[in-house]
Amino acid sequence: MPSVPKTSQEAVVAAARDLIDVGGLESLSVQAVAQAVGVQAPSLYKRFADRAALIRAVTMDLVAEIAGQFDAVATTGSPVSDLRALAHAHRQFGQHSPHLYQLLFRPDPHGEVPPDAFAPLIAVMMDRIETVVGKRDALPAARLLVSFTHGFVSMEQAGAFRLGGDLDLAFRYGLDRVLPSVTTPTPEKKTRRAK
Amino acid sequence: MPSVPKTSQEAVVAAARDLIDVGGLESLSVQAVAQAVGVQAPSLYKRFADRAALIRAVTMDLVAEIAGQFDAVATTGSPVSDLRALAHAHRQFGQHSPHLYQLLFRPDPHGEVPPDAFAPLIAVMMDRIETVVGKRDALPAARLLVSFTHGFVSMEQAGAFRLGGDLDLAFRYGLDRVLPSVTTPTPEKKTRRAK
DNA sequence: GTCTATAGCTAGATAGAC
DNA sequence: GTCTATCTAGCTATAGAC
Repeated sequence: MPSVPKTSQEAVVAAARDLIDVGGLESLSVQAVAQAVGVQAPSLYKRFADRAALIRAVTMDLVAEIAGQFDAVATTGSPVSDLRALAHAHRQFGQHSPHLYQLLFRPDPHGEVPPDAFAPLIAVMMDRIETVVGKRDALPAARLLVSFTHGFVSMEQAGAFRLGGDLDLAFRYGLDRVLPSVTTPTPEKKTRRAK
Repeated sequence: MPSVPKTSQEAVVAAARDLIDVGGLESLSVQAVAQAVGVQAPSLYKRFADRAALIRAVTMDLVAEIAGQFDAVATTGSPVSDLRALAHAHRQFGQHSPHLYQLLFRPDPHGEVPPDAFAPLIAVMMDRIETVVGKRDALPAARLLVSFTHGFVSMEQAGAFRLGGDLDLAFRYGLDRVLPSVTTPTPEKKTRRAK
């Protein structure tokens, strides 16, 4: 009976994740994963239906890990500095693992990843921001903060900041302006008309 | 002499751009471009050194066009509303042509696109923002505004706004907070210490 | 500048033996 | 669950005739 397992689900996912980490999603091939875990490519189809299933598994593994890290980071005592800490952790993740970062923010036209896969990550953010701005404005406020942070990280990765200068400073400059504007309740002109 | 041109540089670039527009960068193959212009693949190597050169040509074509559009849009009379108009044009471009948008913001690890290829686009932005915030804070201010806008567009494309709600509203909410904070000179606590 | 022919590579996925 | 063998398909790029 030569059907002794030479690898495991976890090892396959870890190998797939490493491949993406190093070379990006396009370097994730079933063959490369098989080689990494010491198995022939067709064997992997007994564990994962296809390449998309592999990507799905890596994504969910990653979300769980990042959500845990972010939750731990956002415990400074002050809700506002929790948000600042979240933004910095977000950027550090993007700097440290650009390809894994891109995996999480990639368009998913075929709906390969289940809709609630990101729920743990979203929960961390929404929890903190609701204690700061209240439930009413939480959604747009979170979207402002995360859009800025993701946009900055994405442009940093793309090399889109082409005029030089200090990027750490620019990131703090942005946060120093976004955080207060998010913290402050909705200004009069939007809800009450003409003061 | 059967060496009568069956296509042209411009037609090839246009075909390549259309392919990217429809199917993203990964669907740009030399073969597909050749087929689109009614020629065999090897013929294209007389006009473009390789696939990267094709991408380069599309990128520069696109930058020139977008820079022109943005410059025309940002002529409202008021510099601040010029910035608002730029942000909305930016988002509309992302919504209308997600794949071309991604071409411009994609990481370019091999430096396939020359460093100054984006200069026209950057110039439009920096021109407007300098008249609003002055030369001193122009760089970080522009980075805040563009990071927010790009981040929002990127997340919108990725389907990363997973909690529903009105995205048009969220975008305006963000702009309504980013623009004033960018317009206002540097707050005291950063430059002068302790008021 | 076009073509045919081809080299050389990589990929995803399936069939069927053990 | 593993393997070998195979199918199908795509791709970049070059050589050399016309």
